[in-house]
Amino acid sequence: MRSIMKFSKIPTATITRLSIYSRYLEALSQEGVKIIASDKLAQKCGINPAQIRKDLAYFGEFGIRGVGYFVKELLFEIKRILGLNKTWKMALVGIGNLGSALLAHQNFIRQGYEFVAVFDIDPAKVGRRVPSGQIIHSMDELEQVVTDKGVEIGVIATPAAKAQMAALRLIASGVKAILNFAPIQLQVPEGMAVENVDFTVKLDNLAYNLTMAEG
Amino acid sequence: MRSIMKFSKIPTATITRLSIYSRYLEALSQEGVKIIASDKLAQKCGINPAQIRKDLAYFGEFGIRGVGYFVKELLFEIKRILGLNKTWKMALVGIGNLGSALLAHQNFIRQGYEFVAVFDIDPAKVGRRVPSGQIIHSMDELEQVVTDKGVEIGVIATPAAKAQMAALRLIASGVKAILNFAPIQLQVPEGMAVENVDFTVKLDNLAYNLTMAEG
DNA sequence: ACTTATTTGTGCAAAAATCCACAATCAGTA
DNA sequence: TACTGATTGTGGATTTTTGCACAAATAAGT
Repeated sequence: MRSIMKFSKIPTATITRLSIYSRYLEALSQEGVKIIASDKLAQKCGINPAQIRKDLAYFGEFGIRGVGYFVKELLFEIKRILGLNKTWKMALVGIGNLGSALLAHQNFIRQGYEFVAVFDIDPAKVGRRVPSGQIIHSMDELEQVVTDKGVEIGVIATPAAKAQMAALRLIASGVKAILNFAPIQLQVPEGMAVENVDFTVKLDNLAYNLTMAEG
Repeated sequence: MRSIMKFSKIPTATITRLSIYSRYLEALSQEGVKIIASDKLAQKCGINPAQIRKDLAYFGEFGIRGVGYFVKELLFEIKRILGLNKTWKMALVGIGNLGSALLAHQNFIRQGYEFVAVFDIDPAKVGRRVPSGQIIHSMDELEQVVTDKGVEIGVIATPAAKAQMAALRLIASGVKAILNFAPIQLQVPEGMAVENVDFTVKLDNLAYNLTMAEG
């Protein structure tokens, strides 16, 4: 009942904000803070407090009027909503500088994600073990390994020219979501979830802001 | 003020899309394509064609009815709008895995951005030269170097715990825009331009989508 | 039990963003 | 010159998102 009905109408922005809330709640939890009000959380996140309450209202009532939210409880609920009450299996394609950085960051990724397979096209890298322990597979093995290990999320850290092909092969192997670091708009079938992480676009935004501010 | 007034009404999403258009126009230009229609460009970018035309309409009339847009001309105009007709000076704080990856990517960053200074807190790294040539400065030198070199954009690639301090020191040294890779919402004075690059948030979005899709 | 001080949850209005539909315009051709 | 086919530029309707403002609810104090 809770699932299908209203959920397609929930803004992407809401989900993004939930993720940000969860990050702060995690910090608060570790600091030992028991209760937080939407005003306080809003200030920390740079968001309107009503927005926070409305975001949460899509999914239920988690607060106590006159008091606020129990930090641990709200964190648990948000994680449940986001689907972080399990560990998602990821595959990484492209072990260049960026890919290596991602693997190194792996320990810092909040609980909920795990690289279960890594791939590179460079024969010199294939067979070697990355610092986080995984053995680098050849691209030839992609379909096999991704299928066998039940990879759910594909992470593309290849050059732009190789990204589309990597995406198609991941999708053909059963991956349903892709995190794309290559500076290109992937062409994927309807219903595939794709998120782009693209700092050149962000830089352009900054350049525009600076230009406007001066001129 | 008049130009700010006029331009401040332009959606951030529009600027982001302009950046994406410019990327494709660049590719088209290199392929030798002379003319492109909004329909074609829209398809490539996964965007509504009317949206493209409206985005451009904020800044002028760049197309020819019945024909389309001259690729090189439109690219030039968009770059001018974004402020990419100059080279922006950037400073990088934090030369860990991610920072190193960014420096290595430097050659791939589209013309318009340059790291003129890099900093790290680790004494073992200070004084060493990164592969792209810059010498790693101590954090003690940050204010001095950033000011002297006229850095315009600060790039933060430190752990979350060090990011806020790095931001404040960059700002105090005259930086007007920050590209933040640390998973934290920076608290900055009014009017500062901050863009966050945060793949954990994107991952959470994917996890949510997958969870919803399954029910 | 009643009052007070809070803070949530939410109806609704305002603002923003998107997209449709078509008039306006242009190149090519007869 | 007039006609045809194509594509832009844009008014305005539609959809989406945001945020105000207040009723509803709660804890604590008297």
